[in-house]
Amino acid sequence: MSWTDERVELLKKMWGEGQSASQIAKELGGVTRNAVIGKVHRLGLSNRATTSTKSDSATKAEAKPKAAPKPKAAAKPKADPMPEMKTEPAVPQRPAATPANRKAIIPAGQPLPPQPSANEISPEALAKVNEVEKKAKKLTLMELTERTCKWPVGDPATDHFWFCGLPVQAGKPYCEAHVGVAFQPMSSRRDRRR
DNA sequence: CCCTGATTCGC
DNA sequence: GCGAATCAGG
Repeated sequence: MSWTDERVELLKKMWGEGQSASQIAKELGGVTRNAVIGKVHRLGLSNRATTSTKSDSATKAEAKPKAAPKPKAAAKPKADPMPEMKTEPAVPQRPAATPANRKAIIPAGQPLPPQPSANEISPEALAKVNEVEKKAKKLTLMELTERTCKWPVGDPATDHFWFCGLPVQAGKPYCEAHVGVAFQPMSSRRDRRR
């Protein structure tokens, strides 16, 4: 496949929308994410980092004696303690039983942990969660790994309980759908009219 | 291990 | 110009 105007246009559009290179590649078809990234760079899009305040001069053009093939074991002089600001524009929300599950609980056990607020989560996000729970792998606690969604479903005191278990993404503890309900944008937290 | 983008360099 | 291989990170 070649980079026709149409394909480039779609590339620009999707990249502008924040789509990942792999998503764009999948959409375009016939190209890999590497191809997409390479094209993005050639087009001059891309960088949204590296102190964009500067316009010219040495950005990172340091001496790079990398003419020779790289031995697998290379020294890594880690000398760049950049203070990392972590401004998460979302308020963590502890997992709560979904309405569908609410009826099944209240077994004969200890009082359940307070459900802070049976929240007003985006209806869409909730719907997505309900969908995804059907496809959940229903893992037990012991089956959870670093890359399985740890969202609990049901009530631990009943047999109706499992962990989502779907693949997590990017270091988060949950799958995409559950991240959606766990981290709500601040904007959607405001008063629900009255 | 999954994913992300960034860079290099032979083609 | 292209993109696989590689690098670097979450």
